[in-house]
Amino acid sequence: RELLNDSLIAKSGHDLKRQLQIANSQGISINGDLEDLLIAGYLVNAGLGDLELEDLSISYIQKIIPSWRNERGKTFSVFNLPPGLPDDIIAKICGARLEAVRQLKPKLWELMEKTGLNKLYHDVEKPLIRVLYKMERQGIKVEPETLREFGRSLKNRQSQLESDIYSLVQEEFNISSPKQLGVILFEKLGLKAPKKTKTGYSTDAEVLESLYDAHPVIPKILEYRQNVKLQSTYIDSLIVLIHPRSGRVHPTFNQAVTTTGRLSCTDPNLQNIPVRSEEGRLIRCAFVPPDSEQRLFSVDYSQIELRVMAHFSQDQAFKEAFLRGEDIHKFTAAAVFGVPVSEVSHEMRDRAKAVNFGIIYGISGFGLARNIGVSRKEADAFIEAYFSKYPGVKQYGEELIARAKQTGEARTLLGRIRKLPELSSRNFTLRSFAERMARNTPIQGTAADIIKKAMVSIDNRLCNNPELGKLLLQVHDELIFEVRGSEWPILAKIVKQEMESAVTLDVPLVVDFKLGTNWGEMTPVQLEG
DNA sequence: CCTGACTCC
DNA sequence: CATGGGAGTCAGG
Repeated sequence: RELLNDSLIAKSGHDLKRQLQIANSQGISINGDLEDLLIAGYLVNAGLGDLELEDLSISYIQKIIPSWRNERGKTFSVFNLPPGLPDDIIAKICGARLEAVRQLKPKLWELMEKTGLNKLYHDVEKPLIRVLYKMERQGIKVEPETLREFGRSLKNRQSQLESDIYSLVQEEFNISSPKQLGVILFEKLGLKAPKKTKTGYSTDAEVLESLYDAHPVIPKILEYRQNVKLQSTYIDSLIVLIHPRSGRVHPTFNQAVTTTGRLSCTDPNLQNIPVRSEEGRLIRCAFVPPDSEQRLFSVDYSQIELRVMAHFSQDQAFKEAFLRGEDIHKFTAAAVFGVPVSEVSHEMRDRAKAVNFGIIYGISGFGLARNIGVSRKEADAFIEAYFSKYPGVKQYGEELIARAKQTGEARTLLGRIRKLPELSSRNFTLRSFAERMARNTPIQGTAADIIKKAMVSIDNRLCNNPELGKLLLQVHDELIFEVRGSEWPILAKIVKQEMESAVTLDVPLVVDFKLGTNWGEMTPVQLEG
């Protein structure tokens, strides 16, 4: 315990955030530098897939760590070994793991050094481990009764929809089975199947929306599906995850999953709680601050990915739009459609927005056409007009791919690496995927770098003064805090300062604030002056 | 255990 | 020739 507490002694291990949680549950705090092989392995090769100690050991020191397996050959996690396992076996497994840590550490640190990842590790990922640990331990309060009540109304609607659907198709079947639904729609009712999957007819939302008016059962099926999803994922499962003592859900933020450097979130995934649909948004209303004095406070980066693209591409027009504080989608629409900004219609803006996002993802005319519901030819024309207005963006995309082909990897602003060996594949599809990743990863990944760096700085500002507010969640371009309602402007100033100056780009970084008594009803707020 | 469906940025 | 990036969870099969 003394050693673990000693802040002058660095701690090496694998998945140290987990170790912090386990130690904390035993009333032990672990201080000192964290040298985490999981994070190092992730930075060295994020695309590797499994980064368990066993996997790193095979890849980097060519050693197999002994493990205990069940009858079917499945390995037990060391954190969940079967009860009654003899001590000498446990000792053998743990000893081998410790030895693997000892040998892996210099290997991985050397690889980080060689590939220029040291700074990213030390300045961002390492301090972020403790930030995420605190967020997980803090959790966010959820009102189970709000969820249950919404669940009851969903259940009623559900039975209504079921009987409507059965009577419309004159048959009872499992609406949740895409296989059975396909047979009903495309054989019994004789609707024309617009596309197929590997295993049969596709019945996804895109297909059903294209058939919206073709039969009165279609809208009911769409609503049924939305209902089932809300009920199973966002009501039933969420209630189970409320901790009985804290009244909160305590998600796990995974720092070593995504290929681009983003975080991911599980148990529950609070990065995909519904927000777009009115019904779905009701789920958010169950997420609340701990008492009536406090509020939830959200701060999100405005258009961070497009700003990153403006910076990297150095496109004059694109940069100017942000420097002048324009609405970027409106500005793009005006440029592409050749009208003044004041005459841009909603539809023009929506289409320009789709092109802006499409560009980030490595768009094709085909994909854009499908997305905004125009012909392939029209979509091609949009893209051409876009590139003629933003020639720097076009050139940047081409340069990115050329550069990535030379090095076999894509890099972000802070030097995060994604290996892309498929860039030299002779298979067109594989190569095209890699090319889109080469375009997208520097943008998505740089945005991830920026918010991670901001989280670390914010934590530094708040840690000596926890009454200012508590960071609860990160949703890719957004941070959510608990704050004493009357004091949100103090928190806002700190968070704004740290988020907007996390890095310096050639265009400004801008954040927006929202405040509310629950996560579903947040109102935009601004600092005075 | 995989697939296809839905949810998010 | 196939066709926008990154995730997680669920039910069905």
